[in-house]
Amino acid sequence: MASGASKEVQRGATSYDVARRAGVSQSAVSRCFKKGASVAPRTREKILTAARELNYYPNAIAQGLITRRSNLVAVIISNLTNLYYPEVLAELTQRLSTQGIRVLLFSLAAESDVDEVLDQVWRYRVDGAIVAARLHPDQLAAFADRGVPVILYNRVGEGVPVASVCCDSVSGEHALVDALIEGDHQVFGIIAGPADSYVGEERVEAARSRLHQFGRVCPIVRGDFDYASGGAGLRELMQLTDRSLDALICANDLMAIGAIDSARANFGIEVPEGLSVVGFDGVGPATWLAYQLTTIRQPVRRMTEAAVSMLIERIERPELSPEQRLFAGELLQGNSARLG
Amino acid sequence: MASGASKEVQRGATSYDVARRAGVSQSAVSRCFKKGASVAPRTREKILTAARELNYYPNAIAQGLITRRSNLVAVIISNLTNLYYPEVLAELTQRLSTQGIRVLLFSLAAESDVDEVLDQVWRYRVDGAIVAARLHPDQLAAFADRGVPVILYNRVGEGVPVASVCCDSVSGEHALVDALIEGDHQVFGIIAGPADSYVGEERVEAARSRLHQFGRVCPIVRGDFDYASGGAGLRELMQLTDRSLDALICANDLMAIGAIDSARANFGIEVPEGLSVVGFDGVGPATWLAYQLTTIRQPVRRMTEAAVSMLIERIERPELSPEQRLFAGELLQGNSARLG
DNA sequence: GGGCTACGTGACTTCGAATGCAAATCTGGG
DNA sequence: CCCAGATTTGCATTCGAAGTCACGTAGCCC
Repeated sequence: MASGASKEVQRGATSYDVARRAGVSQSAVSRCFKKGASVAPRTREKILTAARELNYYPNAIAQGLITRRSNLVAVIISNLTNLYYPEVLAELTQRLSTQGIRVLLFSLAAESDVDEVLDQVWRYRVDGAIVAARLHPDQLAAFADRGVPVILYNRVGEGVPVASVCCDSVSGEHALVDALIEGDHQVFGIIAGPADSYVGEERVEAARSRLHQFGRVCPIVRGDFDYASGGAGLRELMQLTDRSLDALICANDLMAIGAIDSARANFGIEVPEGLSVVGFDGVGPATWLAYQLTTIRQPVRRMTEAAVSMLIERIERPELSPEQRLFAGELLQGNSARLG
Repeated sequence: MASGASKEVQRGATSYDVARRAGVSQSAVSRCFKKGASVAPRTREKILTAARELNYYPNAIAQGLITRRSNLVAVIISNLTNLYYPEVLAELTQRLSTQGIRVLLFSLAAESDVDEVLDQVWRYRVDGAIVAARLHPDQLAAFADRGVPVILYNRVGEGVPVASVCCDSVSGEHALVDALIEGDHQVFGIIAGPADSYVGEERVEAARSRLHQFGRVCPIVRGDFDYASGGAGLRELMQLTDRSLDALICANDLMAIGAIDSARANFGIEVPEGLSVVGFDGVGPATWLAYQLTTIRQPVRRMTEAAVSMLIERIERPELSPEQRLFAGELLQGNSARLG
């Protein structure tokens, strides 16, 4: 049994306990744990010793109540199983943690859960939020009304101006389309994301319009950002193009991978010899030997860093304008698309 | 400008604000938001109306302070980028959320960060913790000392008895080895995980001893649970076995996938014709057409459900014994191993 | 109508730390 | 040795909701 001074340890020592043991007032203890406070070295020593002996840790809940700063940030992510978001989430928590901020995680099973999640967000008086989920303008407005700064991740406020961090879909898709055009491809096809995905629509529109500039029109089918959608989309496009498809643009890597696998296994088509496939995101599997995807890698580190610093700025100065930061992705020249 | 009654909305209305507006006492408001409290229907109506008008949400921080229940659970995960954990994390947050509990997420960049993380865990007075990271016995003891229930995920307390939820490595590896033996394989090899991984060591030991029962001994090389380790491990084993390796057991799916890709791309070996490969976990990519891995799928839903319910039980009755629950994985008969 | 129960309600205290302000202590100079 | 000025320190209050207790009121029965 490692439990020592039972009661106090069990319930968690308070600043009063420490104060009593060190023979000082509670205020002194409080000051001792605050950065720029004035405490005599001798006193500080006594207090820190007592605190250590009692295993004292300031109660963040009580601190939050009195200071009106919870040091909590809500991170709201709709589809954690997306392959792309775990990396983002890990980066975010670690970066926030070095800034003394904790993450209250909310993962949405369905769109409809948003309101329940927001209910909890308000209750916990979070200092800010980072959102990678679709929010209704009213919901965004609620953040503004309450003075809770928000940073949108890879999406922008629809109608409402909200600070955001995004990877540039337009330049990314342009680079991909240009590479495919250079590679002298003839029949293009696009697998889009779900209609309610902001980046999905943006990427597809960027690709479509760029192709249009080159005088190409091409069929677009809808997928769901998942592996199966890649194969299904490919099948559809093969029908629509009489099997003449030779360049496939997917709204994300996972569908691109699904399409490649399906091309090989179900259609007996070699990639990139018989079909070029490009994706978007730069997830881990994109670089696997089986795929070596040509894609746009999102600069996750720079993006998360920006999200965190923008959020912290706005927590400190809520009047800051809703800046939108756009990051260029990096063209990953893989081996899933023929070159020019 | 959607912001209405500025000040109160901006700072967040309190129960006093609601009380004043409804013409009742603060106690009444408090009761009104508590489940089994006695409030006259007429009063309740008045209060709820006032609350709605003021956009009142009870301050969870203040509630936490007075009730000594934060309704927060710490989830500590070491390597979120593991492919396997995001699914676990999503399940956990959603399940906890339906129980009225919020997740305080901690993601470790390095082992050494554990103490800093625990510091924060103590400060926030979490009601419990779910841990998928390596903790020192002392650190586990700290939880016990503070009366904070912990559930370990896919690991057990080293020396200390701690409640845990695990996927049975032994039966899983036995099933895999048995399948390989049936398939009449001759030269086995194992790619282990990092030495500090509990499940890694357990799986490898289970496989090794089962092979031993069949009179087989085989080389074991160490990997890092990542994609690159699969290829590297395969290369090593090929040398060690004079290229006669025909059955490869990997401590997780990701290494198995890496090994398959490497076998095909670097050694020109077909899988499963020239080499059988098995993994463990049942992550998403395991079922991709390129791999169709023969592996053990962990019953994530049942495991997370158990973790959550065990944790909640222990939050309510801390005296409960440190039960260890073991779940059998399901053999996923893929196409990466020759059958008998 | 008196007395009883039962429910509803409000005053007050509590949780644990932060902080404005006043008191106490220390410092050094004269 | 005393006093001005600078540090330290403690007292008292505050944050927002929960819960105890005691009082008020309505309903009911005899």
